[in-house]
Amino acid sequence: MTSNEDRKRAEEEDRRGRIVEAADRLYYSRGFSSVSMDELRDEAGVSLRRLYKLFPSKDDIIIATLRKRRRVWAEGIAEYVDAVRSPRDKLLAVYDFLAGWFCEDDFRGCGFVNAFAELGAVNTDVADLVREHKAHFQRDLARLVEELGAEPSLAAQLAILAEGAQTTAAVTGDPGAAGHARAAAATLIDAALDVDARQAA
Amino acid sequence: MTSNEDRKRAEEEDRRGRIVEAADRLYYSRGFSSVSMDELRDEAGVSLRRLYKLFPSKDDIIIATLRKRRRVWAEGIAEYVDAVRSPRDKLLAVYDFLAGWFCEDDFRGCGFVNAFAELGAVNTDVADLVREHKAHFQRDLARLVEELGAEPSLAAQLAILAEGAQTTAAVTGDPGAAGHARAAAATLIDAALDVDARQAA
DNA sequence: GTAGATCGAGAACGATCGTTCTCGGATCAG
DNA sequence: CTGATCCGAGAACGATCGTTCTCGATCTAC
Repeated sequence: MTSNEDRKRAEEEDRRGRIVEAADRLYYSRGFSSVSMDELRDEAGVSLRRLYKLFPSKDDIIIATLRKRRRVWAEGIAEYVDAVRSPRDKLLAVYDFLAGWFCEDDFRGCGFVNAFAELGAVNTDVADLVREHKAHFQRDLARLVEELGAEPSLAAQLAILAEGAQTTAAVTGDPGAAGHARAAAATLIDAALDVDARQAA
Repeated sequence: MTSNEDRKRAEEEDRRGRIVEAADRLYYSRGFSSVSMDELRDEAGVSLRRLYKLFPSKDDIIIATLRKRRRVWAEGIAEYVDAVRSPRDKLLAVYDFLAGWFCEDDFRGCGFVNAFAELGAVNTDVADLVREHKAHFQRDLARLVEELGAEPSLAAQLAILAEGAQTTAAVTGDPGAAGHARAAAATLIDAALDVDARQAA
């Protein structure tokens, strides 16, 4: 009996996952308000009834897609950052991750920034989630910058580069923005270390 | 008779301007799809009938607001860039302009990026206009970088900084992003000039 | 002054949206 | 097998949207 309930729970979780994936595909590629629930139902291959049983409202699905996207971002970044040793390489790995992402054919900028632009002013939950995500990213950079032994403002500069690369790549369609951001980051890192060394002397 | 027609033409242009200003206020602060034509009518203080006589559709108003915003951006940038002499100062003036903008209480990021995020995938005219605007900005930077005598890739890096500063300031609400971007820009400019000087030697 | 154009206010229209409800069939427990 | 429960397909609902139309008032030209 319990195993039966477990199976149901797993099935439900599986379907939730498929719905969120379908929703993210549609929302990310076309925006939130231009995708109807009917369209999401078709893409996810579930009935409207089940859709609303698993997610009480469209806003809940939107939040779920952003949460999923947050996990995917964290894993993607970690894959690149954990692959190298030095704090400097780890910081630069961020832009290597971006370079790979920008080359995907469905790339359309930062999903969080897009969500913030479209819904941030009218949906507090979305705005908060986006703010949290960006703050988390900046904290990650700040930690690496601290390990590197550079001033904290370097982290803010590197975050701005990553942010600008995403927007630039999205609008111009040129994945090369990642390379430019990486080169700029390397210059800034080295300059920050030079300054620190000079101040120590 | 002709003067009468001129007066009418001027009145019409005046009203078009007020409508675009009202629309830009609403669209920029809350997004495009969440502002109805009824709301715009109230904000602009005109009748729905006149609204549709002056602009055949909501999409036309959206495009008009973006065109207006493009002019305002160009004038704002020029005000800062033209005030200083050297190419280096002119490049840095861009971030001073951003710093002032970020401090306005209604600042909510780059209106073009927001438009691209919300409508770019479903409205070709919007996407094209945003792309054009960003390309124009990058050309302006490239011209200054050339005057400076640095490699062209510096312009791409500076554009990414400006882009990232806007997004970061919008999401975090911290106007300090402009200062960080400016400091990074100064470092990148000086590094580029050092490299060029070293290569020339 | 008056016919005709023009206008504002807002009702009306048709489409679309998010959400709920209906109903006939499948599923499951006992 | 049987009664109850759950489900999918899609109709239905109420709200909202972009857009057009109505109608009575106002203005204009002569």
